[in-house]
Amino acid sequence: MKPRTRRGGGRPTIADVARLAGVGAITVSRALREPERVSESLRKQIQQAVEELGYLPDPNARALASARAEVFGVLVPSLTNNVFAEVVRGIYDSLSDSPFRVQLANTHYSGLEEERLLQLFLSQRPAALIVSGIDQTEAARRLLDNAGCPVVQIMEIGPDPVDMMIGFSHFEGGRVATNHMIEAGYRRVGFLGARMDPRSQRRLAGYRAAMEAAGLFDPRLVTTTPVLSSVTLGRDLFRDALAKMPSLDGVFCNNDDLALGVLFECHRASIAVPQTIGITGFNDLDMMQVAFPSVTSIRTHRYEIGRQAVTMALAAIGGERPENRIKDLGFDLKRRESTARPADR
Amino acid sequence: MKPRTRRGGGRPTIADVARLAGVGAITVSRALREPERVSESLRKQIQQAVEELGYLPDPNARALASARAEVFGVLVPSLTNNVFAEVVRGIYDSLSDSPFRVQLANTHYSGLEEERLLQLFLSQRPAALIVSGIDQTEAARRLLDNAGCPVVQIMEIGPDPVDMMIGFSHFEGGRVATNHMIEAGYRRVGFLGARMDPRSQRRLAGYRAAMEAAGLFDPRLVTTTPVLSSVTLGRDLFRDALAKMPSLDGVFCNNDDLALGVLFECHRASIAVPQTIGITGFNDLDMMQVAFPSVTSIRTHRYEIGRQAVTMALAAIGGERPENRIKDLGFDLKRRESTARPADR
DNA sequence: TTGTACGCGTTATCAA
DNA sequence: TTGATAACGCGTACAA
Repeated sequence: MKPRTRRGGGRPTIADVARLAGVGAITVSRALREPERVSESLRKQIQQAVEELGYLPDPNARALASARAEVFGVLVPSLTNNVFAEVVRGIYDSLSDSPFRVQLANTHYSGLEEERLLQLFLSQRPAALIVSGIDQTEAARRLLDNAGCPVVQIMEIGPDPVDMMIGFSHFEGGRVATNHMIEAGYRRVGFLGARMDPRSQRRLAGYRAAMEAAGLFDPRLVTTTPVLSSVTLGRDLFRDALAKMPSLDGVFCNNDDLALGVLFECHRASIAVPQTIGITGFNDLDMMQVAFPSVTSIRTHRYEIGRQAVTMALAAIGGERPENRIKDLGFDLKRRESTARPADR
Repeated sequence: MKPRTRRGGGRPTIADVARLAGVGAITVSRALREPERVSESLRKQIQQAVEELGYLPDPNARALASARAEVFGVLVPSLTNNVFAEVVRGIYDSLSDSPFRVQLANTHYSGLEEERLLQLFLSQRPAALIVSGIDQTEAARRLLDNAGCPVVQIMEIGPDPVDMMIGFSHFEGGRVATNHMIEAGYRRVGFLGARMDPRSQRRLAGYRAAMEAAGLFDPRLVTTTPVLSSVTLGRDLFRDALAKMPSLDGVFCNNDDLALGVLFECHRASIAVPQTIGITGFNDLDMMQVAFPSVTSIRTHRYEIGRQAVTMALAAIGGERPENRIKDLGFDLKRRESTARPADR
């Protein structure tokens, strides 16, 4: 019972290359992965044979034989949220010239989905794992602890990393944004929050800390919803907040989408910004500096987070174990017209 | 020379399941892939053994043995552009309950990158391929023709599909948007375009056709740039257009980002919208209907395009060959305040 | 309906 | 530095 046709469809294999180059298959394999361990002359012959045949290694066979896939597993809570879209772009860009592929999945802000996907990913023995946030479920945490590969938690930092972390403090972001509004002269500053995932909660905590420190906190100033964030929602939340507390003189928005909704509603209702209402957003989307009036926001470095998460993982794969497993990329407060309240008011 | 340790790290394999269930390995394999071809009793035993061991099939071994990976290759020109982010989300959502994984890559609007990535993808023998647009390079086109799997071209439709297509006519979109402005009473309607990829070019062609049909076309009305689109750029292009042609009374923007930039600039410069300048965008982002004034736009069904692209590919994988290989999902003109010019002007 | 033998393309191991 | 051999875990082909 001899093999009839090659099942693979006739693509050149490593054996073909080896034959053409007049060497053993394993030498071809080595020449491709660890060129320095193969003599110069053979390396050249092999290189030529590879090009002549247009040989491409089969990633599946490679993964099977080495029990390790050249894959980065990436878990994010949303694909359309611009913040995560940019993180993902950073990851892809950093990996495009490496042999590693990206395996991306959307957890839809669900810990259980994250767990399920993690299990799925792990079945491929990824080279590294990048997960969002620090609030994994217990089961997910266990999976990560035993992943057997570098793990990077992104977007946030906290005291107890699985392995490595890169991000910034959302609590501090909320505190700084709120303090800025207080310093700018606003007193009845509301908090507008959508979806209220863990990072939103921490921004809210930062807001509350700042307000309490100034003796200005009032629970009626806080308006939140579990609904997904959108510009439309920003408008609605703002209306609710205003109805609840007509003396509101500013809002710190959980993110820029909401802030934009507030801005548009102010235009529509002829509410003067920043005179009557001050607005601060979060993330600093491109458009915030072009808006009229331009909108104060907290600039976060999400593309860079994606890039450096990859850098850290790559280093760990290479055997380096950095002293500093937690990287705080911080954020920048961008002061703009929407909180530039005239002093003489 | 007996096998010492399992290289794989001790995960249960199909053989372990077979042993525990007291059947042959191939029966386990079948029970998992074609349950109807295995007797009820064995199926139950196997199912139990699978759960007891926590067995998960190794996708790499599976791909190697079957010469076909359970992977959808997806090529998009941008990850952060909201339009493609939603397409991608639709694809992921539709595939999340299937055995198929997604292999996503970013072509950065480059035909050459697309070619390179296509080659990379093909080396994995994907189950299907989803590519953006219809303007592949010749080499890419050849690769697609010989892909040996269903291919879906998305976002656009055209006369000569590789295999299947789903999208809409960008030319018609441009034409309808422009006609609407003409009918609303605008005469010196400018075109603002960024990046000018093939789809943007076709929208421009649609704009031109509409303007020429009305005897209103003037090349000086067209302002474009190869630069990536952004809200900031919308403002800048608008300023340029106005400087070039102060009598401008409307703009059709290649996309909503630009339209928003125009809107903000009008606020800043105290230009009345829609009285002095009318604005129409493209894609109809959520925020367009909340903006003040709300902005007329062409609503495109990108999430649905992602979903249905998967549906079509899945059907083809299942052996169905639909009569209709080209699916036009169309678009909707959303008339809003930004083009509601008072009749008595 | 179920099982046996073998091959998929590559890498790990060990010897030369 | 190079090579022979044996896995890696699964599916295909064919026989029972």
